[in-house]
Amino acid sequence: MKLATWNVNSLKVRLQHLLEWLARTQPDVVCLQETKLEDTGFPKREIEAAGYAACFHGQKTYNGVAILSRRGLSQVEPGIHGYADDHKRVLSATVDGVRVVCTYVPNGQAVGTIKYAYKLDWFLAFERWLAEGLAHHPQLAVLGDYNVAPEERDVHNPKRWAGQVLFSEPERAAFRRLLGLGLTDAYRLFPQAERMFTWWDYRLNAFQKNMGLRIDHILLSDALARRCRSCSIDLAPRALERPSDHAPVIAEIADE
DNA sequence: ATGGTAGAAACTCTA
Repeated sequence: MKLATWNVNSLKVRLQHLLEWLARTQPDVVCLQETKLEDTGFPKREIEAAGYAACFHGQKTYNGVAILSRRGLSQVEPGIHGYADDHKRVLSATVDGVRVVCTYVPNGQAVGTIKYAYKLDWFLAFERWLAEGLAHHPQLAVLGDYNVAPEERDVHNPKRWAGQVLFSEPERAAFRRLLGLGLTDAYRLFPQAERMFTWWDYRLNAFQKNMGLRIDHILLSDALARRCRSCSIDLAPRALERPSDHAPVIAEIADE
């Protein structure tokens, strides 16, 4: 089973990129973030014509998540149980016995702001809820835009980014607590090239200069990590005209 | 040195 995550930064704008990428890459499950679409405006017809069932949890202008699957979808659940949040950031569904969680972690804006405090509070709720999720679903995959670069090698210039939002120590500690629940960063299961990232600012030609951060991740429970055969970042969509500022991440899980 | 771009929506906020 091929699992993928991609922050598309507006599904309306990126629909053609997505459809072409689905046809070329042939993933089984895709988690999308920043769809920026209300559910009534979701391009269900186009996605279904490409061979994918879809569930979605969106809102106007900001946030919005969706899960696409060509192996069916069941037990769809929006949000973090017990955590009231106006932002549509989490969606879960089961595909072939795998519990898939699609997440769009708050950006946090800047250290010390209200949005940063919300990010850390949100992480606490997410962590608590994932601990329960792991207890109920041994085969759990948590894919999305975490808005955290875990390590220095995940940042193009760790000195400049030290203490900044997306790389501050409290955010990295929150990310490590997720790993502490029994989740594994699929990307680090395998040898990877140096200076590989998933997000590059639109400004200052950041992508051309590879001034990026690795903030999009696929976390796998032990049972799934054992079956994981590869994990890679697909840089091609980021190089297209009018791209998302994020690249997709793909993990292959061996069928049982 | 505090820019710069992109998206959505509506002359600003978020990333």
